[in-house]
Amino acid sequence: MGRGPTIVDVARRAGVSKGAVSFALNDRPGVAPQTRDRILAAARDLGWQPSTRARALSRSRAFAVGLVMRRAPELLGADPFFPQFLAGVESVLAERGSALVLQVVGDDDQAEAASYRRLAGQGRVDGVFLNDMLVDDHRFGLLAGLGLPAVAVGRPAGPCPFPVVTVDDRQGVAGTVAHLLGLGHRRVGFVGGPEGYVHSRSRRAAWRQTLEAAGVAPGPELVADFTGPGGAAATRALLELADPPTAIVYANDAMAIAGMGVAIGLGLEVPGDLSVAGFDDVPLAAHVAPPLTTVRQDAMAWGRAAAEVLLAVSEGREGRPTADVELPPATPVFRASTGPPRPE
Amino acid sequence: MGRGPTIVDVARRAGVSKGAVSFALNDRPGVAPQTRDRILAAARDLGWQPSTRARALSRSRAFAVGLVMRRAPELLGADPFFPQFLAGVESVLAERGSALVLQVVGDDDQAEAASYRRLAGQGRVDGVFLNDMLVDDHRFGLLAGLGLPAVAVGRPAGPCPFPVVTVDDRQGVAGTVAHLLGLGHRRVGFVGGPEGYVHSRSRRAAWRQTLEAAGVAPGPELVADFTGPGGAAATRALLELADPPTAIVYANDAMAIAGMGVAIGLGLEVPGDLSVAGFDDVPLAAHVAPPLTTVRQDAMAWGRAAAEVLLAVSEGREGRPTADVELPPATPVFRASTGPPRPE
DNA sequence: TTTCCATGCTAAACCGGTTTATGGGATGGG
DNA sequence: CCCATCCCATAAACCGGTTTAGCATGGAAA
Repeated sequence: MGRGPTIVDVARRAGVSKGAVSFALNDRPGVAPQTRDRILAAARDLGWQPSTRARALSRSRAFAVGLVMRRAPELLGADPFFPQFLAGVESVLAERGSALVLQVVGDDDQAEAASYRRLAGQGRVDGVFLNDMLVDDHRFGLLAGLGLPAVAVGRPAGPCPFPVVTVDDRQGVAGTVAHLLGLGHRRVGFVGGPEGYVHSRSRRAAWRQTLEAAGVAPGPELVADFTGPGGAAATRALLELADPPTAIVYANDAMAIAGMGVAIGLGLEVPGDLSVAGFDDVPLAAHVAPPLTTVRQDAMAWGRAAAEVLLAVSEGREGRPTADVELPPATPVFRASTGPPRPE
Repeated sequence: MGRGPTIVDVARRAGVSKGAVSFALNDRPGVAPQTRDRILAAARDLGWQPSTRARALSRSRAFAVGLVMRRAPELLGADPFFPQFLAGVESVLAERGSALVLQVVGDDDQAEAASYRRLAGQGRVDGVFLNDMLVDDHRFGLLAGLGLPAVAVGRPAGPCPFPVVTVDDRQGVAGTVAHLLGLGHRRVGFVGGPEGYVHSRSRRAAWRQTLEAAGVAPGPELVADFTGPGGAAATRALLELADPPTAIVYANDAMAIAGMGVAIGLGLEVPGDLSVAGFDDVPLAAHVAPPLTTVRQDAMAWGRAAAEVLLAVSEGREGRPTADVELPPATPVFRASTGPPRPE
């Protein structure tokens, strides 16, 4: 089984006790420089790496953090945020010696709660990321009860017992809407995400407020589910209205691209007959026809920041609360899917 | 720190030794049914879950498996395979009490090797998934040397020391090409992935062989990089040829959708002037305009099967080799992006 | 009755690190 | 010259499970 060398082998080779090896490795005072070098050399020679299993037990730390993805599997594939966020997280964890434990659960309260309970109860992780913030987030209470440190990825709707790492998505949407207004649009519709999500709310609010601030009545709006089929259905419904919008802002790119597909399928021209804007800047957004106007956020940077904060809070002294982090806001990216409306 | 109850608390409450608790929990013989019930009741009352940290140390097992994603971060986001595969993996791991440790490294040999060395050396995982099989895969030797069990996700090019879980992607591509031939195409081009990948090769071989078997000369082909920009550039190049293809088969959907965008941007009609086919059936494929003909593979099933095999090989007796698994082949999905060529 | 064995449980060793209590040798001050 | 201090290093306890060796007990076989 564990065929690798252990700390005892290193100690023997360096002619010291295993305690000394431990001290040298974690460079604590109380080891003569010369001895320390000898120990490190022995460790290098043997190719020894301390067993995370043993360290985890004796230090009462997991040296790992968790991410529970609650998402229907088919939705997972469409979301570009997730993998990029992970990449950012990993870049920080790797250099700090922590690992990422990933759980994927379906869209199910029970399964999600059980997942957190396992992670905490079995001591698998030192903390967790809370993504996809909900308007009334039941996870806060659960995690607080479990005593599991966490970081909120995104602005919580209410008071939150954990540090928060946010990116303002409203400015991006506002910029897009302002752009459409500047092009001359006066009927700007909106296709949002499910009401339960905080980011669904904030993107919709940004759309509405920008229009109202400009003295333009908000166009028709619908709630969809962030998926292609959902966006397509919503688009069809909006275009069938007696007074259809000349532009539609979507809460994500998947719905926007599908919506564009519907419009084109109906023989409309984009952006001639309908301007379309998304959110996320998925890798394909720049390459569909026409290229999609959208909003870009730096998911990797978000992941890095969240990981920093989570490590701090899970290692840190209980007393000193970790400060929240506000990252640069998401910015609009204007492409050919938005243009002036056809003069009536 | 570890504020939860321990096995000693359970033992005390049930009035037995901690050995007895361990026996009862892992239902081993040698515990009277009545005693067993008493122990389990005590555990339930206290809400005790055995510490994975302690179990990992004493059993010399990590109760976790690893997945090292070697991928440029921006490419990660575009790949629908990855999250769906993860969902499948997780569904199996969760019920077997294992966790998934995810590492993300850039496209860098050194970083990748270091990642595997850490996972193995620190005893973080009991085995790893090997995805994106390479034509000459240096990971085989590395992992064999580390003594780390593994499962190959996809058909290796040469002899492989690990069990293999495959999905035949050639039939899907062959079906697509046959479909194009049936529609009357005689100049069918191909945009492939980097040569190093086995699946790049096999998809290209399927394209070529299907054409040759039908007595049609393979159309022009190019190597791209699986990204949207790469696919767009290759498409532009193919369309600028003196005798451009009437149909292009792409090795994935990202390149196909971007290629379609280029064609439409040039004023061509799809499929009138150019038929386009992809591979993967990303969630958006059905919703772009026109909907994309592609090849679907069941990534979740693949993940499930790979996880089953990996757990078997990492738990299993050394002697008995685990059998390879061949999943149902990928199947073509015909949509509106392919149609008869314009008569000359 | 004695022998034998199966059953049910306990005590203790063990996994491989970390950490605390302790000991020994050199140093320095009085 | 002796004792108080450091400085280094060691032995042993500890983290929380698993596993082995061994000890009662009771019933069946001889």
